[in-house]
Amino acid sequence: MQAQAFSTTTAELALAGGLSPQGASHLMAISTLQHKAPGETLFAEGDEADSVYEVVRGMLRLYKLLPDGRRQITGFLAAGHFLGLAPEGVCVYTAEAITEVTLCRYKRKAFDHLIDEVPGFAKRLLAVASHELSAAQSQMLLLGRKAAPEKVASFLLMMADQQGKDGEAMIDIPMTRSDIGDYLGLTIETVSRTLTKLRQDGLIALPTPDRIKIRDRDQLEELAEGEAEAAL
Amino acid sequence: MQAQAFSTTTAELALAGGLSPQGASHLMAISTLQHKAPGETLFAEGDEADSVYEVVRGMLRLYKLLPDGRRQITGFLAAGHFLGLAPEGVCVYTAEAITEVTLCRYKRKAFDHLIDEVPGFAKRLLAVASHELSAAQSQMLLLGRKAAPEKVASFLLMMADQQGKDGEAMIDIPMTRSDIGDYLGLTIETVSRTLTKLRQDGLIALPTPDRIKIRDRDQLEELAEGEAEAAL
DNA sequence: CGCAAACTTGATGTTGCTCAAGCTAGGTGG
DNA sequence: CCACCTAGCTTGAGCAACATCAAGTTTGCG
Repeated sequence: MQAQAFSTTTAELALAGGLSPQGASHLMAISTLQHKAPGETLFAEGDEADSVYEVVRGMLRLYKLLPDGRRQITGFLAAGHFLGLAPEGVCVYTAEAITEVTLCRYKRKAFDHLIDEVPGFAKRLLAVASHELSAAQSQMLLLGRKAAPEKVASFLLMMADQQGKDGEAMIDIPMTRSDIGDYLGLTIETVSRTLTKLRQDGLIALPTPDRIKIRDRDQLEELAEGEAEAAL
Repeated sequence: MQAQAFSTTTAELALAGGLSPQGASHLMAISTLQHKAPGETLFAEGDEADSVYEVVRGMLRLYKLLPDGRRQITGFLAAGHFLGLAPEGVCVYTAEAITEVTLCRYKRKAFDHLIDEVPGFAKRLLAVASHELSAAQSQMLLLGRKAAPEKVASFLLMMADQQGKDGEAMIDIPMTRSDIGDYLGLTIETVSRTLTKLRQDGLIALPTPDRIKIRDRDQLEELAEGEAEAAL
């Protein structure tokens, strides 16, 4: 059962998908599965970057800190995402488990070798990196120019997308209000108040703090794009 | 926010540097030089991404807009940087010339072909993309968690780095206060007031609006990293 | 010389932060 | 089984940082 679980998981790795059978098997050869409990650190900002990871199950937070403790979460990573492609051999952010997390770990050196050996592999990674860059730019727009309700609405829609929900759907929120605040450049109080307001206005429902139901996706989308007329 | 400029000695183009002579010549074969006057648009958000560019001379601004006109500048690009590696064939930001700009343009299709053909090319692009991603994450920290004086100090140091100035140096500021504000998530008035305050405190001098002299780099660095005790 | 664009400065306003309670739910031990 | 404890969440009151609105100033250019 364990062996079966292993092979199934590995075959589902996004990284392996789209590669030749040989390429995929090379990749598997240098991979090991890892597990982290909530709150555990994968690596910290400034650590030597000796591994590349892919999230198999669960959710991570990536963040940077200022010396006085102010934190900016740069992303929440769900299954299928990579991390550790550090430019200069040094991690530029900290990675921590939010939920129970399963990871596929590749040794950096072997991984680098594969980039040269396996046709199409570098191109694939380039596409992934470009996509992340684009997401980072959208996040800059959010952080620099959106108001609190627009930020929260954007976050909720992002979570819905990530979970493949597209109508009026129930979303799981595995992270705390503190995580959400540090992702959106807000305080926990502002996040909480804004969610309350969205509930009062009928855009969402909040059965529990970690489950949110989207009740009016159209209005939420308008709000997220800054097209809402007033109020809030 | 970008990788520091590559030196563009023999081959003139950063992209060609580090490649085999054959690779470099292939690259040259598909490139054309372009020129833009200040304020001209290279491409706009939503355009089809049919070209990849490298900045040869001058400075560009990249930005995203909200429907109501709010603008977030995601980066200022100086010589040696690329743009146009769009993930889905659609530009995700607008690119405009700030100064007179000279560019090297590569047709997308030919460029993609080279990625497969020239050894080490994809890896090189991957390194560039990783570096930009890292810069984007630093900018998120700035936008989400730094106060106005910290943002402005960070910007000044970034400009100094970009121009290779490392002591107390005179910096050229080719962009307007409006550009700076839209890059830092501030208004022009706040940028102006903050610069005035930095001048009053002796950290900088402002001989003209577009030239700034760094007078106390240490304090500026402390400020940029949020380590300054108080005041401002 | 006059105009326009960019910048600076001042007065006032608002958003979101800080500080301060209370509330809720899940986990633990009696 | 229940009472307690704690971490996380919500709510309220007051405040500060930055935005907005409104003049003025400077500079480059026709």
